[in-house]
Amino acid sequence: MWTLQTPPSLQPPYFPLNPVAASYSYRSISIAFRQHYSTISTKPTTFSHNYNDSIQSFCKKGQLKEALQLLFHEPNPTQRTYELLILSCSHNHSLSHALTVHRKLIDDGFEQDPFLATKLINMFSDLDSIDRVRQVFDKISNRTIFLWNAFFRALTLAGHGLEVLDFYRRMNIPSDRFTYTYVLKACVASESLLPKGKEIHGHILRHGYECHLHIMTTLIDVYARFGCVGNASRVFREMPEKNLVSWSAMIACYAKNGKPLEALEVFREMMSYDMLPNSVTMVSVLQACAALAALEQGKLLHGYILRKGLDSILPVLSALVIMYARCGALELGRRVFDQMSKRDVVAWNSMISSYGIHGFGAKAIEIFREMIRHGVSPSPISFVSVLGACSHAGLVAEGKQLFDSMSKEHKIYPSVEHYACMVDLLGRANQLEEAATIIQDMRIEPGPKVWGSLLGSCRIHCNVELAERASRRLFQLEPTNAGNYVLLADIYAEARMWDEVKQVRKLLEAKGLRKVSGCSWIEVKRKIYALHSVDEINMHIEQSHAFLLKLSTEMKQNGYVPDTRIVLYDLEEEEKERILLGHSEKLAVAFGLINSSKGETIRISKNLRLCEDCHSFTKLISKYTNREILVRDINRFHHFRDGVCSCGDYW
DNA sequence: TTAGGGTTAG
Repeated sequence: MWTLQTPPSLQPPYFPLNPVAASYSYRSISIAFRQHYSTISTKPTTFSHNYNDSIQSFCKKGQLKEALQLLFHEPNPTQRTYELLILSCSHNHSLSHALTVHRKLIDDGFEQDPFLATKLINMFSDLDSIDRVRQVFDKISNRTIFLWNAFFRALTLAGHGLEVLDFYRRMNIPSDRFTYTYVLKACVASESLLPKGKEIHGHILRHGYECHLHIMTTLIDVYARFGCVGNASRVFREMPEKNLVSWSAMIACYAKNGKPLEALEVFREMMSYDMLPNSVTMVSVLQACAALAALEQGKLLHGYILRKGLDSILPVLSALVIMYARCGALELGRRVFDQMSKRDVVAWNSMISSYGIHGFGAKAIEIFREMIRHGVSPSPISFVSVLGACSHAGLVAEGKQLFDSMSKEHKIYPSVEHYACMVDLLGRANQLEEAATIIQDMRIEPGPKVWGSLLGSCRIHCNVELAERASRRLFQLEPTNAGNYVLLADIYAEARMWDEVKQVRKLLEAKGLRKVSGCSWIEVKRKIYALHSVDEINMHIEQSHAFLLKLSTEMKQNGYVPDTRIVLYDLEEEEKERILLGHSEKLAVAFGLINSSKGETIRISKNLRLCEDCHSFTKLISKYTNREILVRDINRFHHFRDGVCSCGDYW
């Protein structure tokens, strides 16, 4: 045992915690300690005082400042003491304290300790200080697998996935099962890394980890993020073992990649194995219901959420708000929102965007302002939501004012998404030149979203010249996005420029691209049906098609004039009309009318934007059949009642 | 010592 005497010149509390000021002082203190202890006897005595225990105890109680003060009175801090100090710095989220601990740890000769270096890497990663993570890693000569894994985790979290892959290639010790989860996640850093992800998938199989649940779940997630639903599904199906997390990952994969029906199918399958969903599963399943406008399914899920007590979990509640709003039951979504005991920015954003897609721009702005009054700071997504709401409602002046306030009042600097909203807002309102000027004056590189918004507006207002300008840029930026070519062809077709339409179609074919086919979903008696524009096999479609032909004839007698301008082929009028009648949303309307009782509201969801002909057709149908018809397209809601649409023909 | 799935927009 040591006899410990506090040096007389260093009575606590003394230690400055400012890292810059501290760097000199601590070194002096260290020297003072060494000099002091060189003079005292090493002979054990009966009296002892262990500061290590006290420091550790302070750390465990979260009293970091007190722990640090004692640290400078302890001549031999142990590895455990430093471990707890490092953890405590992470919990306190204090970079200045972290730097103090790091310096003292070096002074005490622990710089080469791989265990503490691993902890330091985790700490600096938690404190978003990636440069210090690199510093710690560089210093260590004996790099353990723990150290490598912590380093990979930190780099991936900081968005430096490419660097992870580079280090992974140069790693001089064997990977373990943890390494693969980090390295796989690193591949998500860039779209171009899919081949790398597949290569690592190969390494995993070669090392016999094909049955490892954590790694396989990460693989499902990584393939999902690349949009490779087939690969994700194969990994999932070929696994001998599944648990709630892997089932949930597969459901989320489908829900996120435009396959909501498949998401519900996997959910049903999961339930058939008596695997009970948790809040994470529920969020994905609610998203799938929202995508399908499957209100009855959604209500069943809400019942389950209440029974299982999942109704205090914020993400679940936000997902419920969105689900109801996207199923056309905005008021039910509002009720969930009103009953929330606390609301984070995501909950507020959910309500803002819900009003937005229903065309209630002023209401969306009101909720946005209420959020600020409640002391919740808007996020970048709040602005995307509220600007989008302005756009749908044609609130140009309000949108401009909000866009202005972003940087001035909220210190949020516009990203491409915000510029895309502004271009959309102005473009829809036929202020195309001003929209083009916004792009010209942008301080950041206008990405495909911005040019896409301009092209979309050119489509609404049939501006060929500007459309050609926007599409030239878009074809460079997104050479494989078929939607852009189709939009330009639409514009040419409307302008009766058939040679140009042919050229664009040839370009599309030469690139081997295919137009995304239209698909509408409708729920009938809690069962969801998908109707595709080109589906000729499905019996439901045939029945609906026959009914549609009959309806169309009757509608023509009541003033319906098919809008054949949007057909991309130079055909006879009759042929064009036939093509128009094959649109998935018309088939879904007919299917809904056949399979529901009088007075029942028809709810349809569509994967693309509603076309002009379907819009005017559905308006007339709602009057002719005296039905309310809700159609949600990729952008917003259309509430058809008595021959009028809630969008006011502005979409 | 370390790891897997979920919220809002476009």
